[in-house]
Amino acid sequence: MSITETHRVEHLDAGPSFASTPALRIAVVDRDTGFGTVLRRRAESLGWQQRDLTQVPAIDALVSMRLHALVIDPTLLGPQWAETIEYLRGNLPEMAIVVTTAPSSVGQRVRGIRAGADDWITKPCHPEELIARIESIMRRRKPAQGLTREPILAGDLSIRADQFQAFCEGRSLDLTRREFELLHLLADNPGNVLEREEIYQRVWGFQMAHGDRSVDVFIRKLRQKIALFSPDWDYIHTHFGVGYRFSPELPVAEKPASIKTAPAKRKTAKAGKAAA
Amino acid sequence: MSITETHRVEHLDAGPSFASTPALRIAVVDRDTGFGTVLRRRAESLGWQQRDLTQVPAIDALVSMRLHALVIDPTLLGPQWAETIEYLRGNLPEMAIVVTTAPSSVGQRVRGIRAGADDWITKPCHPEELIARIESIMRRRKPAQGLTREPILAGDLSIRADQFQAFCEGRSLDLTRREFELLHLLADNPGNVLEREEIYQRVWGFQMAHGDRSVDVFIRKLRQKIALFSPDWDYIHTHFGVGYRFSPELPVAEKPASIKTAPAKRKTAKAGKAAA
DNA sequence: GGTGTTGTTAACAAGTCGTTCACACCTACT
DNA sequence: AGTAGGTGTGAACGACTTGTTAACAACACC
Repeated sequence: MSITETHRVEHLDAGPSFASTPALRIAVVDRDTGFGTVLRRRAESLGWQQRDLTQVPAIDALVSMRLHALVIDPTLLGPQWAETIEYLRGNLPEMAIVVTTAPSSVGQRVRGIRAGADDWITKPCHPEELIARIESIMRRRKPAQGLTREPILAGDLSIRADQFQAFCEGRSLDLTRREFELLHLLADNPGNVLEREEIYQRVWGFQMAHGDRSVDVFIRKLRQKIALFSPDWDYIHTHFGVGYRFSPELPVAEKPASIKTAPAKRKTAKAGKAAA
Repeated sequence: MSITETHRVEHLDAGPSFASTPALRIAVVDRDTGFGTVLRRRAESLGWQQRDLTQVPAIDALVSMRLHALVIDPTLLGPQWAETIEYLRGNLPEMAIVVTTAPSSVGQRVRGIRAGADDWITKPCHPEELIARIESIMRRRKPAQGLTREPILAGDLSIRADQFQAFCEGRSLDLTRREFELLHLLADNPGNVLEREEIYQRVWGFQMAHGDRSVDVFIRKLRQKIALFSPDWDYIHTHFGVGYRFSPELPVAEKPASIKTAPAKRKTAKAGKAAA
């Protein structure tokens, strides 16, 4: 079932795992309480809240219920059922309206859907299908904005996904897109060591070729640009043979006790450079 | 809290004024061309464009078709039909996917809907119902995130959604519809960088085909028209590799050559560049 | 049917950025 | 300590992105 093993670069931060619909509030309007009972069992196992009604409440009451979806049998609405649906749709444009009926004619279904129903299901109907259809309707209003674009604060930096840019005291670090994505990925997993392979796969989007040094080069560019604005912190730490770890730290004074991972003085490298 | 704003903003896509669905592009993938023929009669009378196919095209081809809806019989997709639907949904999140089959099991329907189908209709099916259901799905599409209808003041410009036009000191910039919608979108997210893909999707309503330069061309037209009336401001800023950002700024012409490109770094020492 | 407007597509020019290479330096291990 | 391989650094080339223009197609209006 491994359709895509692309680790999404998104959603790295908090979100609980299930991508399915979070928790919905629904109401079932029907004479037959049996169907409501069966549905409730499944709905509540999903964390949904269900309310069983025997008639359609007034608009004000409906509004205060803040329903995500209303499941309704139009026979309860009398001859003006279509107008009622139209009225509901007009006043609660965000709420899903799902009609469930005994076998009906094409004309009725078309009329109901045109009046504003989001779906029309013929009873008897399996609860699971009803739930799936409600989820499908709910899904339609999500996908516009997917990413969590929360600013990340680390040391003197603020990393803003909505700007594709990092800032230090309000000044832009002037990162390119790849540089930013790399920093964003690292900063989204503070304290974690990320292997080069994983970094490459999640930022570049495909598998790293053997001997590819792109990650190293970009780490260097990042360190350089960051140091221009925030030289007092160490943000990106190298783990030899493994990868890199993001963690804003104020460099400690030389301590012999400090173990290997701390790359104490790298500045000496610059000294001998002039000859070249 | 979905009920706060009762006034829905007509999504930019097309729609002149009538509440019913404007003109949709749909494709029917089926072995039985008869159904497509019957449907076409009705669809074209509504001004819809219909395309009959006997197999699912590649994603690139689908993208360039800019379909609003795809009507498909999963028996054409082979045993991996659910995965295919999932794939389509992932790559064309805005396109409606309507499945039409011979009588099916609850399990199949749930699977298909969970995989991303917006509706599952059992054949034989009346064309009118199919059309009504597609319209219903399309109706759901808009609320994603409406733009403000309040006038936006930015620099010397005032952008009025109620007039579909922008003004500078009372004079109309004479923007076309698309030009205005692009400007409106940008100006409604001041300071934020919007990716081309997102811009295209929200202004044009479709997923951007690879290599499409429409956004760039319209950005240029916008800049040109704006500069005619308000040459002292920079409104639209390019973010290389990402997209555009709206933010009225007075250019810093006074600075001789210091802060413009890359400040203070010898990076400017690029070979032939400095001479110019 | 003609005309003007609007949107799309193609092509070229000008820049920018990403990859690669070479080499210096460092770590870990024998 | 010596060595092999991993990492830091700088520069150059090439691929890609963007600006710009113009021709073309689609559409509404007269």
